[in-house]
Amino acid sequence: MFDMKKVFLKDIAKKLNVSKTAVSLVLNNKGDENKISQETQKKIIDYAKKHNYVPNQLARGLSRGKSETIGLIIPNISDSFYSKIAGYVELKAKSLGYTVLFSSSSEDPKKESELIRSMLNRQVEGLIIASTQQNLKEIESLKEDKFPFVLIDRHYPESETNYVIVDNYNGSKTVTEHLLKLGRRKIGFITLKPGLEAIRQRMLGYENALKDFDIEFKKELIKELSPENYEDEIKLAVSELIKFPNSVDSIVFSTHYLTSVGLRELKRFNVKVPQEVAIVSFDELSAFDLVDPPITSVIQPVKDISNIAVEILINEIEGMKENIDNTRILDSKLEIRKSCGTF
Amino acid sequence: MFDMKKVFLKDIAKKLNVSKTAVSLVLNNKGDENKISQETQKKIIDYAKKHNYVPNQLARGLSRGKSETIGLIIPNISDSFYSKIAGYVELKAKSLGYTVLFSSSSEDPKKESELIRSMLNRQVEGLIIASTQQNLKEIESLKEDKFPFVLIDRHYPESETNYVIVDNYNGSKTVTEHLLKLGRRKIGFITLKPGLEAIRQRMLGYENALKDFDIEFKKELIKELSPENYEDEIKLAVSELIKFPNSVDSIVFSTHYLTSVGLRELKRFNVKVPQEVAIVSFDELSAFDLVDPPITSVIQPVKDISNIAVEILINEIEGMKENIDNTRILDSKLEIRKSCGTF
DNA sequence: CCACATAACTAAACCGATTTAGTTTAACTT
DNA sequence: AAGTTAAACTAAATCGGTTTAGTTATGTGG
Repeated sequence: MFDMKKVFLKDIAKKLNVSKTAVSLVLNNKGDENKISQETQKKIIDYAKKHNYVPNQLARGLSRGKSETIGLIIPNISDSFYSKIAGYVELKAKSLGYTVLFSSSSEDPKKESELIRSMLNRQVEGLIIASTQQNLKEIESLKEDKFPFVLIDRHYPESETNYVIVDNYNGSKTVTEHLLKLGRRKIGFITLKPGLEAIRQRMLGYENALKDFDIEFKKELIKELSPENYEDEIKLAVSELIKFPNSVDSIVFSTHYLTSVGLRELKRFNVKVPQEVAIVSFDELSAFDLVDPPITSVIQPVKDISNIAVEILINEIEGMKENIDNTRILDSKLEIRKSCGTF
Repeated sequence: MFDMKKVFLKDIAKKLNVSKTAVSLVLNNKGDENKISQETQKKIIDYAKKHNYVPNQLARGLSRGKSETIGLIIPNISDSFYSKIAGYVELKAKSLGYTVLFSSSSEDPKKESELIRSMLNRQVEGLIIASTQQNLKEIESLKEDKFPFVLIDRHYPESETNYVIVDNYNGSKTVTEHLLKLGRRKIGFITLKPGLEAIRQRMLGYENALKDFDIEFKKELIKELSPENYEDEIKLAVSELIKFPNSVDSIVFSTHYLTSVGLRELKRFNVKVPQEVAIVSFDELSAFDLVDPPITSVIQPVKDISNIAVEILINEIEGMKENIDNTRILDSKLEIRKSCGTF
């Protein structure tokens, strides 16, 4: 049970007949270096413990200009990919003594820019951002101010910043090649409208895999959906791909939730997966191995992305103690399951 | 583009030759009631906008004793159920002018109690807690202090508090009855060790459904797994249930992630679902309709839980303007799919 | 025995807002 | 012309800590 009646520094000082300074120093482990006697230190520590003193973070933050808090801005906390990131970031940050403030931008650049402001205002000491990639100015502004931040998942290729991303190009190329090796030749690609560099890279990987196999790249086989309305648009996209003249024998989905709705559509059209149309997915959902059929996926190292991002960030916040490589492109892993037509 | 060079109240006051008071009042929309002339108000507002002034929330929070922030404590942000809750809570809170501070307790009561303290210390104005249910003292303490909070998903039946939960008993009873109506008679129940009231209610629903059908309740058909080690324990649990002398013809899983791993095990044993063993799940994962077979699930109204919790909380924070019913038990929805052996 | 160092403290400024309790000036009564 | 009132402001305290620049008392060396 803890005592909710708040005890303040002042109260401790008064009760023990010492100064606020002494109390503050001791409770911040600066007693020794400031030559506070062991006796006094013990007195203070004991009293604080007994009365369950915990400093007011607002006051501390205000006076220190610090907050021991980092901000995490992601497009959507309900997306399992980002919620996993959030979980790992929180864990790692906590282990290093930082609290995490999350917020979702809902893929809206304006909201994202507001969030950045709002977080700065709450005195976060650094930011991890999975950006909408339409806020270059804000990012540049952060850079100019030497404010610590790390981009994850999505970065601005035109700007030199810290980032931790996955090798989208090779992930996509590899999975497309896998389909090609299995004999598929008419490969569709369903993706979000490529505002995002990551998506662009995935498209490029797909295209170059085709090129390497001397297969003509056909624009009609690429379907770009808008993020706001993909659940509707997927219907048309899938139906166009499976019908003449396209009649694809396989589809690459550029992200997990497109795979879900896409597979749902294929089933509705009674398309046999993978016999008639093989499918593969970039990213996965936790049940993709149970789905009918289990879905071949390019899996991102979510935990590594999170841990490395936090490490880079806090290293920078705390003044570059170690010389960490601050731009990282991690490998993804191809998990082969039945949806691409093999065992 | 926004100006990162920070502008403070002081700066505005100095530049415009007015007092900090005037600036503060005007920017907080208290200019009129404090008879600041329209002229001066305009001057201040224009300057603030132009220089992109945003108040330091720490300072504001400190001086007001408020923070316009609420805390959300959940067991695990990576769990899709809770990440959805987090998403909706954030949305709703934002629409009412509040920021949300999340944190995960990892199902650890000690961590949870620390989080409560830490959040109070960050001056959150209220809490939404999906509790480990082993912190009754803290909860009572919050109550005593009249600190606003709402329990969600899990509540303390022995303590009178605000809460928003789902009718676990009836949800579970309904889904079990559904199996019984389809002719299943040996129904296994795989669950977490019932430290949680919600889980206990689900168990009770299962038991009473059996009773209503005059079926003997057998302890051997209930498998309780520990939260830390369920991925291993599920193997033994499933194998014991499907073998003689149990040989169940169906299994109720008390929560979504048990369903995932359970189904995986059943598949590994080459058990035909639903022909040999039908399964149903409490809660669902987003791909449960794509799984082989699609899984019959009791679906919780996540959005309602979140919205109502935020409403109750903020209503209380802002002084009980409306007289809202502050203990709510919501209905779940039975989504029938193929895993229970019907169409 | 005086100068100086050191140990053990503390007063007060400060962080950036909010807010209470005024003050000043002009206008209006009577 | 004195008294009252209202409009338009502001000085200073306050929130709860941190930190700088001291002070005081004791001990040591020459």
